[in-house]
Amino acid sequence: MALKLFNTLTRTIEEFVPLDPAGRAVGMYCCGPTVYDLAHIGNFRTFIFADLVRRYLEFRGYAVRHVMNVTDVDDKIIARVRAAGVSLAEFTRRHEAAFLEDLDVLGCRRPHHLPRATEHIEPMLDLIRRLIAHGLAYQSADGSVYFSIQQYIARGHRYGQLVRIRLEDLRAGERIRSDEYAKETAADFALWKSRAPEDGDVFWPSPWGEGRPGWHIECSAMSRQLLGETFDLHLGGEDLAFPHHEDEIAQSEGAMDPAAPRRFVQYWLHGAHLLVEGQKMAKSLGNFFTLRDLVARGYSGREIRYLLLAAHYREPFNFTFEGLQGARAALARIDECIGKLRDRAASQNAEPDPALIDEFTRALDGDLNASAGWAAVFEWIRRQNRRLSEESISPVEAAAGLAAWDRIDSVLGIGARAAAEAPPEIQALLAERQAARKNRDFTRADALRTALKDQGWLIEDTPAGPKLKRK
RNA sequence: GGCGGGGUAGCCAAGUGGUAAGGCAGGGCUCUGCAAAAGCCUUAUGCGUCGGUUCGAUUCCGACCCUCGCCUCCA
Repeated sequence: MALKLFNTLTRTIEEFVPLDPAGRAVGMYCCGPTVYDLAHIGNFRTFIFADLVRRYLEFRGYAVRHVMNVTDVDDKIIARVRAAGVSLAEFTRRHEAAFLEDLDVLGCRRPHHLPRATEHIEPMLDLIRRLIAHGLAYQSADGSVYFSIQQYIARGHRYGQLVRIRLEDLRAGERIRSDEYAKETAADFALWKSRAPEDGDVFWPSPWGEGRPGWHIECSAMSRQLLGETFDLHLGGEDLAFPHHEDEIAQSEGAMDPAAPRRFVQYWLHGAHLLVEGQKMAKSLGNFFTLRDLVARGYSGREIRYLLLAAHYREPFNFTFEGLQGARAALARIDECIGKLRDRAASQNAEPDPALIDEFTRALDGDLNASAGWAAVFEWIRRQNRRLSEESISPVEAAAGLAAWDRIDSVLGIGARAAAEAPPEIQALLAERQAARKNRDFTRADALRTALKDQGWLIEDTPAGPKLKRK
């Protein structure tokens, strides 16, 4: 069995083979946030997808080096900084911190490296120098430096590897921006933007005058620095495939030694977008949600994570509040079963039961089919429940099941909530109710049940006696 | 206009040239003093429409309808 992934570069599902001759180390880059505002749940679908890829590779035994850039300089940021009257660093650090907190809430493992664009100006300048030396970039009259797609193609490179496009088909000129006047060809893109008055104090010196980097260059420069000239995996949302990722390829492959060309990235993975109630998320439609909006409505990070992980990453997914409710119920079912297994296993330890792990692995090996993975989980839950209710499961078997679940959950990352321990006064009320029931004083027993409920504790009368559960 | 995804039960969502995973909701049952909770069982002759290929298609091909996205900052 081997992991297979859909590679946007070839539009086929390919077996994943890392560049590392030892077959162990994996370099993975995911385009991160532009830190000008809170990220929304659509953004987080992509980052949870990246987390799934990383966790699954680790589950499969690979040593992953996970890099996610933080774009902390761009047009929107500069506009916000000016409006807020704070420094660029102050503004972007605040939003970066909020983003990382949100990642934590969603149970995402933090990337090993979170390089900031503003701290990698020098590697970017270096890359631009190389491109100019290779004749692939030019400085325009206004001082900005552009990448020349014509020259790139003339030197035998292919532009349009990720998206089948013909340059003539691009709707050039539909929206002409002031800083694009100086380009030779509409599809050329900025590597270095010359300083403009509205940039305020956001600029850096360069061999081509003061200015700031273009957007695409940061990913090429930082991935090169942290992962090398060529690496295994590059992920992002599907909207980034063109032009952003295409331009990254152009810059990175164009900067390589022409005598020793290599493929910049081996596997490109793109996550599909999130719809909300069947529509694109837009502030004007009132269906625009940040993670914090959902948390404020009482939903937990793991519920949101579960929901966003429920569908296959390459399919558009429809986010609904009904779906979130469903996530809550589904997770409760998992928690319930895991809790019972824990009770049964007591302090036993055992090797993981391979049945669940095998089924789950088969599912995820197929281009990360998380839906099929969940199906394996729930079928296993049903089997466990059946045996628990028959009381035909031994402590060792329960422990083996738990060990298997822990392995699976290292990928899913939802944990399993431990049942809360009730305080003594609550336990006392429960004992009182039991006494009343024994005396067949059901009026009193029911009153105590209601009292407990009002204090947030539900009673579950099981054949083994009553249990308390936090509401 | 160019390019690329989707349309599967009340809702969400996998999947396959051989007769439809899973979750939620619904229904039945077990347990219970009654409930609740929990658990078990159950729920699409059908996979946008119309043609075609085939012994057989939801799965392949063609046309059409609807829908989403990219081509411009965008997860």
